[in-house]
Amino acid sequence: MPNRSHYNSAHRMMNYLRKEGTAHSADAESQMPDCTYHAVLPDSDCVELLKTLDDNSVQLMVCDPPYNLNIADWDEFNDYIEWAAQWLAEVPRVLKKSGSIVIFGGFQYQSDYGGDLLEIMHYVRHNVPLRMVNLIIWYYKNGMGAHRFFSNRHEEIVWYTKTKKYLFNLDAVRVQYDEATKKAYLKDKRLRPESVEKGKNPTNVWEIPRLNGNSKERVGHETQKPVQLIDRIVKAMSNPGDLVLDFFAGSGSTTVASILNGRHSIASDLDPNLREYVDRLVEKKAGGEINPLKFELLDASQIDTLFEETNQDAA
DNA sequence: GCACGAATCCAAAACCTCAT
DNA sequence: ATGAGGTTTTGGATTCGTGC
Repeated sequence: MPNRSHYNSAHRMMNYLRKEGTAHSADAESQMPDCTYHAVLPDSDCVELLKTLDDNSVQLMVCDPPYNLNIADWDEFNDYIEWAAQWLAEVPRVLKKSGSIVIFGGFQYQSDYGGDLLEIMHYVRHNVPLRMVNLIIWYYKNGMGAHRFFSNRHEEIVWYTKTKKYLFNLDAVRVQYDEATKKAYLKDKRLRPESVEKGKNPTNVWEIPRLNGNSKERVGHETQKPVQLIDRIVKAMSNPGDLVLDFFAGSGSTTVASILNGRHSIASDLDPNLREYVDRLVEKKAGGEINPLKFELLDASQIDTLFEETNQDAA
C-alpha cells in the first residue's frame, strides 16, 4: 500500500508549483547596490502611504499589523476587517509581479473586539487577488506557562504572492546540517554531495527565539520582532537592490534586515517614535563593523531619492 | 608562548509576579 | 484564572590570570 498521507489537493498544488512556478527572476544573478536607501516615516497612515505608491513598484511587504488585542492605544479597532480591507485592497496593485506579502498574526490570541489573522485570511481568500504559498509557524521555546491549556509557543506568518511567477531564493536561506549529520549524509550514495553541502530547506516551521524583555536587541517597542526572523523573509523573497515595504514598521526590524541584505526599504508607522526606534536598532544591529554595506536613512522629504534609485534598478 | 581552569559575560530557557 | 510577560537561573562561550 503506497503512502498517500500527503496525497491531497494542497500537496498536489505544491508539486504543481514546483514544476511550473519556480522559474523566475531569482535565476538571474543580481548585484549588490553600492548604497541602499531607507525611508523612515513616523506619523504615517498605511492606507494613505500605499495610495501614493506606483503600480508594480514593491517586491516585498513585511506586514505585522496590530493584533487587535487592545494591548496599546494603537491596537484597538471598531471594525478590524473593514480597516484591514482598506490596506489589503492596495497590496496587489503595488506589488511587483514577482512580489510577496507576509502577514504576522497569532491564532491563539482571539480578540474580544473581533478580527484576527484567521479573519484576515478568510477575507483575503474571498476578496483579494493574492495566492497563499505557506502558512509559516514561528516557533519559540521561551514564553509563559499555562495551567488550563497547552502553553502557547508559536505565532503564524501567512505568505501570499501576487502571481505564480513569484521570487523565492531557497538557496539563500538553507539551513546547514550539523557536522555529524553532514558527515553521514556525504557518505550516503543516494544523496548528492552538492545538495548536502548547500543545506536543507528551513521548512515552514521556524524555530527562532522570541525577544526576551531583557534582550539587548530591545529598543522600547512593545511587540518588537527579532531581526533574525525578518532576515530570513527578506533573503528568501527579495533580491539585492529590491524595494521592501513595512507599513506597520514598529521597531524597525525590517529596515535593519534590509540594510544588512542590500535591499532598499520604506518603513512607515502611525507611531511618532518610529525614527528613534529605528536609529536605536540600526546602532545595535547594523552600525559600526557589523555591516560593511553602505546605506542612508531618509525622512519623508527625501523619499524621492529612494524612488529614483529603485526605478533605475527596475529599468 | 602555551595549556588550563576560574571568573565573567550573555542570551536562552526556566521559573514565576501581579494587574486585570 | 490568565497573560503579543517579566525576572532569575543556567550553561555555553569567551576572557583573563596563573603556572610551567
